[in-house]
Amino acid sequence: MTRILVVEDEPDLQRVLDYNLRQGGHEVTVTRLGLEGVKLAREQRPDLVLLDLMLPDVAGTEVCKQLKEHPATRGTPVVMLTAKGEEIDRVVGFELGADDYVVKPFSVRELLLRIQAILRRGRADDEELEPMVEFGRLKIDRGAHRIWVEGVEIELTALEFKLLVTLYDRRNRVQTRSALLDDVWGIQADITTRTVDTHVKRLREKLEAARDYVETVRGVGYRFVATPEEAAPA
Amino acid sequence: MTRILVVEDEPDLQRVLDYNLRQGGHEVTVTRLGLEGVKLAREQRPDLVLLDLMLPDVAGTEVCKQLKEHPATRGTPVVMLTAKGEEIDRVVGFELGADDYVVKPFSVRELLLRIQAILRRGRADDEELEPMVEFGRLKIDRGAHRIWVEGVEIELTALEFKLLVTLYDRRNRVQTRSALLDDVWGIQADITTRTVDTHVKRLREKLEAARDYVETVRGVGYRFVATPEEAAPA
DNA sequence: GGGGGATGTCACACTCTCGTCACATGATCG
DNA sequence: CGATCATGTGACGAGAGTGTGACATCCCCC
Repeated sequence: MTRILVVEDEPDLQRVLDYNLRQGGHEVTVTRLGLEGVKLAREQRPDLVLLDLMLPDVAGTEVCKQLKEHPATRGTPVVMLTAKGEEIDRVVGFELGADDYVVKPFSVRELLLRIQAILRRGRADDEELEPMVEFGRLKIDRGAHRIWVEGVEIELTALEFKLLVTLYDRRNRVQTRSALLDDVWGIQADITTRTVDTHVKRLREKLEAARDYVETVRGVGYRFVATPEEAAPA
Repeated sequence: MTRILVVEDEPDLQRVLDYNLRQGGHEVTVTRLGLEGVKLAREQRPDLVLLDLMLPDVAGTEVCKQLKEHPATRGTPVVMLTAKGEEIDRVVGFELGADDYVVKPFSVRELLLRIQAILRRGRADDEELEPMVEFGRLKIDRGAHRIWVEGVEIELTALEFKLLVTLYDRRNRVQTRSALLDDVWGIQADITTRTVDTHVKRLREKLEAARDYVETVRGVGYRFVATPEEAAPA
């Protein structure tokens, strides 16, 4: 049984999330106020916090910061709900340390799936599986937003990190540029698909020795591949 | 070209949706009755169903449930249209399995964005159903866009891959050149049917040991056969 | 207010793909 | 056995798809 705290002021969304998370076997607490959220989080120690960026009383960023500052709630994963154009970079970046974010408008079903994924990771944490993913010469710490290539830490921007993780999560499957735009930039980003190319290029530059993990599939999109040089058939 | 089934009884909304979806390049079928919608969905296999929660004959939730129960329509994404205060909670998420919902009154632009996003993702889900196909000496990974012949990976262009998969999906049935043009190249084929020959040739070249899977049926077209060696002459 | 990093966009070069043609080969039928 | 049509093959040029560097803009931090 996992406990989830939802900090969200839209009644419709409140109901949908509440109902479905309960249906999924979680214990749910809902509040519409940020400060109340911080207080509840400290008292109840939920396993995950769903946090709207835009709240009636205080900014979601502030809530997130307070959660990450207080020892009781520091380890709790936070998923932010953001509108387009809001300060996504700060949210996911090192400053606030949210574990994931979803850009509004989003598919509710997708959000629920994502929450489950994060909770799975969390549980794995308790055992001995990895919140830290190691993959050949690449190591990813999703929580801390850090990566290493052959043991050397590489600094990525928030976008680059999100792009890498998105590719990694669907590894061995081609991702079209539009699919990447949806997942990384959000569904209502009116952005050229060429932008993806540019960021892939920047990502590869920084990955250096691990650049071959990101493969181009001409005419289709990009693919994160398990074994760059040696195409190992199962 | 994607097909969208609209189940909606308000004439005004019908018109707006029909117009805008067509404008967005979709093929649209409209019905005002839920049961009719279920029937149409099974017959036409649309790529997405837009479903009003409040219908004259049966509840939208019931329609949704039936769609998700029947194997022919289980994989089809459903977007629910609801009024504020209607039982949104049960609709989305995992109980009824609708992929997303929109609350009336909604912005058409937002609805279109959601539909596009779901369609992009929906295709990916289809691939997930059977990601890896093994067939004699041939192995196809649709999700990754990769194939192996006797364990060795073969690089195909996007077109060649699509041609192979199309032939495979209709295996043991002859495909005329124009049928292949429609399925692989798209409806707007101002292309010589001879082009098919050339690409079949290129495909065979790359398939090497597996080249005999693609059979020529003289005077008709091509066929992907199960058992290359025993091509029984009539 | 200035500096610097992050991000989106554009233009250009280059590679590869793909459609088409011309010709070779092979099959079918009288 | 030859005529004729269907298919296989190779070559070529146009065009699309992609990588790359440069630039403008925005925002944060000092």
